[in-house]
Amino acid sequence: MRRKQEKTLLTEVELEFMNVVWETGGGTVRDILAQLNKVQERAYTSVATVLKIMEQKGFLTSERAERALVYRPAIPKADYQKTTLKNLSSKLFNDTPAALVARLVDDEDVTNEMLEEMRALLDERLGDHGT
Amino acid sequence: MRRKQEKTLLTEVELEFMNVVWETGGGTVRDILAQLNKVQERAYTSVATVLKIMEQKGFLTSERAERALVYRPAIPKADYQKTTLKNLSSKLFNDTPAALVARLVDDEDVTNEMLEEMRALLDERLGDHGT
DNA sequence: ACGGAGCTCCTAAGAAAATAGTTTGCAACA
DNA sequence: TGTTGCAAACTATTTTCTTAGGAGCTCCGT
Repeated sequence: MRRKQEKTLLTEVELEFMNVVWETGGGTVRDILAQLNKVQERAYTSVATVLKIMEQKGFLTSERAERALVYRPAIPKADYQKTTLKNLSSKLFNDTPAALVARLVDDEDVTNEMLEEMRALLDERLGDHGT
Repeated sequence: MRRKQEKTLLTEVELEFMNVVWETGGGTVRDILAQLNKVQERAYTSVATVLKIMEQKGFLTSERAERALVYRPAIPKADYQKTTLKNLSSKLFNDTPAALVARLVDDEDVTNEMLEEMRALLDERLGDHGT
């Protein structure tokens, strides 16, 4: 039996759904289905089922408008990103976020521009670098 | 039916196993079991089963020593870290690694020391910042 | 009032993941 | 040589994930 997931993390498919909800701000099953089907065909009921589960897990809220449920994100994307990074950091980087950055840095696909951007972020948070 | 996993990513339990193998360099089922059981009891056969699967997926190699199989990592941890970060970046950060760093940076639990360390890594890769 | 359209809810089937029991094989030794 | 002990292989069971069908409710048009 699988260990009881603390339900902090989304599954693969849930994440795909959540990305749509975050981007669009949410909507009815039909709205979300329309977005998702741009990438991959799915039955209406499949989407409805997953959304319901996501609500149970606390990732979405729902509210009835007209006849349909309108789903909205229960947590901001930034929060989830943070949770995920923390999880990854603990599971794969020995709770050392710097090790994570180290890996990013030695990826050839990451351009200098991106690296500059990262450094700017750090500078901003740390205060002036040069002095 | 679940979408065919490209088998590039480890499952939760597999990752836990892999971490032991990376740390210790590998060993027999019994060796690995001993390490794992420090955290959580598991049956010998459970561990043996997962290790075999991991070998099939290409994460481990095995070789017979005496009578037992000795498992060793087939890929370095750094490689897997990179793969994982790339995956995370694409799935949750719009393929923008800087966005990922942005999230790291505004985590209160990350100390200034860690941030300095990250900046040092970037400086090293980018060349001198101040001049 | 009735039928269809559209929606949610319930349920289930099938794959993958996770755990572990059973069987088999072999080697050491009494 | 027969038994024991340990290891891998095979098989089984349970849970979770993913997808989807179908029942049933509600509203609208006729």
